[in-house]
Amino acid sequence: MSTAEDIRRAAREALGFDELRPGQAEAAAAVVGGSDTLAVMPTGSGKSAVYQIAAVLLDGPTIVVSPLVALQRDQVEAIAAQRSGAAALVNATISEGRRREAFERLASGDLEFLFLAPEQLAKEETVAAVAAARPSLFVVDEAHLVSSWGHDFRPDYLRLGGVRDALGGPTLLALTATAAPPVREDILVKLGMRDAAVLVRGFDRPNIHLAVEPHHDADRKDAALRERLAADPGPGLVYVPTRREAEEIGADLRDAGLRAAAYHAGLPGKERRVVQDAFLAGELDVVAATTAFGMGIDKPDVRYVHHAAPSESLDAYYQEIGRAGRDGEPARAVLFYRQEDLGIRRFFAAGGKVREEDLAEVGEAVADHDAPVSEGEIRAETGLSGRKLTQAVNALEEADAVRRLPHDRLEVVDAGRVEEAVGEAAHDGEVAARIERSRVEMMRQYAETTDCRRQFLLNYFGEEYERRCGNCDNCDRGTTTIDAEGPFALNTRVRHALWGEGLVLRYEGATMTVLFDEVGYKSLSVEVVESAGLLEEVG
DNA sequence: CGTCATTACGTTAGCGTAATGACGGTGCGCTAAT
Repeated sequence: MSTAEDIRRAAREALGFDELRPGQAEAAAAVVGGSDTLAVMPTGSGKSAVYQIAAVLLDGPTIVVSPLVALQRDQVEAIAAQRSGAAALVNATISEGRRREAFERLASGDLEFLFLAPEQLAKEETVAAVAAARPSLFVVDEAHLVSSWGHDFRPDYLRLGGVRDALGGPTLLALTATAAPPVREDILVKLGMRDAAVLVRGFDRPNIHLAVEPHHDADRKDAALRERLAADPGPGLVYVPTRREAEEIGADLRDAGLRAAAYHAGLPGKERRVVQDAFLAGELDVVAATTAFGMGIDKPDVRYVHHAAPSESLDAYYQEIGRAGRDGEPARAVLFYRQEDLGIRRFFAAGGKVREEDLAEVGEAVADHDAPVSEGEIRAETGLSGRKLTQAVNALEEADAVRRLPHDRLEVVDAGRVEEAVGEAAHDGEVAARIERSRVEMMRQYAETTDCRRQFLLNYFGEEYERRCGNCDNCDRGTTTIDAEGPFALNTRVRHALWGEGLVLRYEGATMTVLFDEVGYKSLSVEVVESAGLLEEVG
């Protein structure tokens, strides 16, 4: 019997789906065929169906790594409503007894799905308990977080590739709703995915009207934003860069008579739940939120997602505005833009950067010990702050200079090449910081382009889209151009003498955008590229 | 990198401007007190 037929039947019988959406069947088929798979599909397109179908067709349980405990609960409940198998979750709030019970059920084959946060899999005994059940499928949900959170915020994301090996090498399925080419590459590398099938489906959200409102004066921008929010019938979201601004806008809109609330990670857990539930229930017109709000929010009738300031990248921006108009009805996304607001993004983009002397100091301090040494001791010896030390250790670990052992102990991988590895770690950090900065730069270009914004976004994600969308402010104004062409086809790999290899993403007027592996996004003059032969195609 | 609050200064009494420094986002798991 063919896999395609198996997949259709599994979808019908286990999930009750008559039809699969684009990409679901292909991704499931790749996984069932034993191929590591990266599936990039918009939220609401049924990403979880991919692993549920595959789980039915594969012997052995499915382990799902999911970033938020609240999200795990929703996922387990959703599965309970279907017939694809029993599901459980293990996290810090689960008692020892129930935890043991979950692993016993997993080992006995009674459990098809186990949901965990990456931190759980940092513990050896947990990995051993999971490995004993011989899982057939290892799923990393919200996989772009490997790239954006792994460096210093939640470093356990970076160890998931090793965890997969420790679990006996089950097939790895990475899922995300947004990922520009460098993020995809980062996911594949960091998770150690080999010969992976990469499926990208359905990025365009044609019903969302895209617009940017440029401002010079901060007070005027604030006033314009508030006017807009007061006049725009919701429900809607407005993303703000700081907790303080979330509170201020929330309060101002309440004063203006709206049902408005603020949401950020500094609020008590109970209040966060109340706001989220009220928004989902349609009891709020607008929520003013930091990036803390949104993951797992699947409300179909959000009519707008506005931004008080640019996001850290177009990946983040697109993810956020993608929460509008899931029902397919018209929705709006307005970015209230001041150049100065990019400052905080540049600050955060440079945030993970570690100084080379700190790397060297930590590397040498660990190497000076003959036996594994605790992080606390290294902290005392180097005098570095906890955060700086963690960042340095993570960077050294990524460069394979230092190894983390159980019980929070460190040792050098190869005492003879500590210096070399420190150099590598510093170089890796510089490359990462350069690319981060260039991602902020792309956010700026999106905000300042006079060309079709949808084309800009889709090109950024590596999709060819050579027409005017007719549903953005620039198309409305008629400033968009069409048929921008240049010497290389889109998505051609090219080489630059100084910047190395890269990918041709876009032509706009007289300039072209190339994404270089080591220096990030760069804009070049098409004329100069052509006359000076700056780029050559890579065979 | 930009904003905001605080402090310092200079000129001449209550106040304006300039310099300085702190701060800014995302969550897991764990522990202790209730």
